Amino acid sequence: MKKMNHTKYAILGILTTGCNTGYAIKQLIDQSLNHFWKISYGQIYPTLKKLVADGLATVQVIPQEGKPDRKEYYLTTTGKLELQKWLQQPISEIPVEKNELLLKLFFSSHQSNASTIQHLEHYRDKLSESYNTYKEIEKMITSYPSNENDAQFWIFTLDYGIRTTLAAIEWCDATIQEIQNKEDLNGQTDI
Amino acid sequence: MKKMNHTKYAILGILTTGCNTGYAIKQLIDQSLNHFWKISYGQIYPTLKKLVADGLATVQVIPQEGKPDRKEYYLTTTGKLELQKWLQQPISEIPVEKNELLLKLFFSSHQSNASTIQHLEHYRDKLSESYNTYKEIEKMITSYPSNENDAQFWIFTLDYGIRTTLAAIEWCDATIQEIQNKEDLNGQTDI
DNA sequence: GTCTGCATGTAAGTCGTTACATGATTAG
DNA sequence: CTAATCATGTAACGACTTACATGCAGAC
Repeated sequence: MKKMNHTKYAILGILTTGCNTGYAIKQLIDQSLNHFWKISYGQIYPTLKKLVADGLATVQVIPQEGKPDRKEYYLTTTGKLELQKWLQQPISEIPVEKNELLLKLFFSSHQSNASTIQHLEHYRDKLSESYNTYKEIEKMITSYPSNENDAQFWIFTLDYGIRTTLAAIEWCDATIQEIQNKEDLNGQTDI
Repeated sequence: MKKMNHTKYAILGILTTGCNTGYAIKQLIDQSLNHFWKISYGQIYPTLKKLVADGLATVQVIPQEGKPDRKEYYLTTTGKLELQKWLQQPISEIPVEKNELLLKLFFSSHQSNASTIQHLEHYRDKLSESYNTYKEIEKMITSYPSNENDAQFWIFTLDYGIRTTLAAIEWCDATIQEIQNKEDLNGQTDI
């Protein structure tokens, strides 16, 4: 079984949204796809080059003063078809994120409860931050509907982040509680 | 900023649970850490070798008939300290999982609603499967408490999976509903 | 004056998977 | 007779990040 490389399609898709340069693609990903997709310039520029080589996109070099030439990329008909073909293919697997907090929690019998709780609290704070960011982005998209067709789907993906993040925050609180309850119980029996 | 490699610590931690061979480590990960950590033999065996080279573990070769020599690994005192040191280090980042479904959803204006809904339903089914698996593992751990100290923390990590998966399932249902509502509305105005 | 934004790109290195090789035993 | 389980390991490849190189414009 061979593994599909979705990065190519991520870029193919973004080229339909009005982001036409490598720099703009990076920006859009960092702003709007941030919670489920990341990418670095080290991938973007070579991939764009390859899209052109494969006939999925064309380049238009726009000379600029004081800056490197701006290269605008546009999908060809083949490129659009390739994107649609990929969109229709079924999703292979639910992703497994490597989660450092859960890994540490898994081995937390080798650590003090105080330390474990600290990790959980720290994690909850980070999740809250993410939650707030999602809410702000959501507000931005709803108030400035640049492209109505896309906007709705963008909100959907954000909503995924919001719901799962909320669930994770609740889990943090519940877990902290349980560890503290156990601690109190041990304290009583020790006396 | 350098990136930490947590795989080493995952193995270090598992060696404290009574899994002493590369094979057993792989099994434990596939069964119990499956929803937040994956690892292949191509990583396990070289890492075990390196642990010994670095003085964090020792090997004991047990000859077997008809099978390759069984190599049992045990943590040294240095190894245990290394694990504890890592446990106390704060978590760097909340992980970002690349999510193929969300990526496709993000670009779903280039696809029929029927196709999008199919993806969502498929995803929901996969999530339900995961949910059931988590519940079964939870039952197993609670009914056969092999190691009470560890068991509690293992349940916590499972609970994380259960809660976030449930939230994701609810999101699937809600999103499918919204797409269908929109579709119905368009249908009416078209007539 | 220094930092951020714009804008491109490459090379080296890390991390991780997949495919292969070996081979006996046991269950279906 | 075939598949799974036990059990080890490596080589090649792929995906991705980080660090580097370049350089102007405008804000503070």
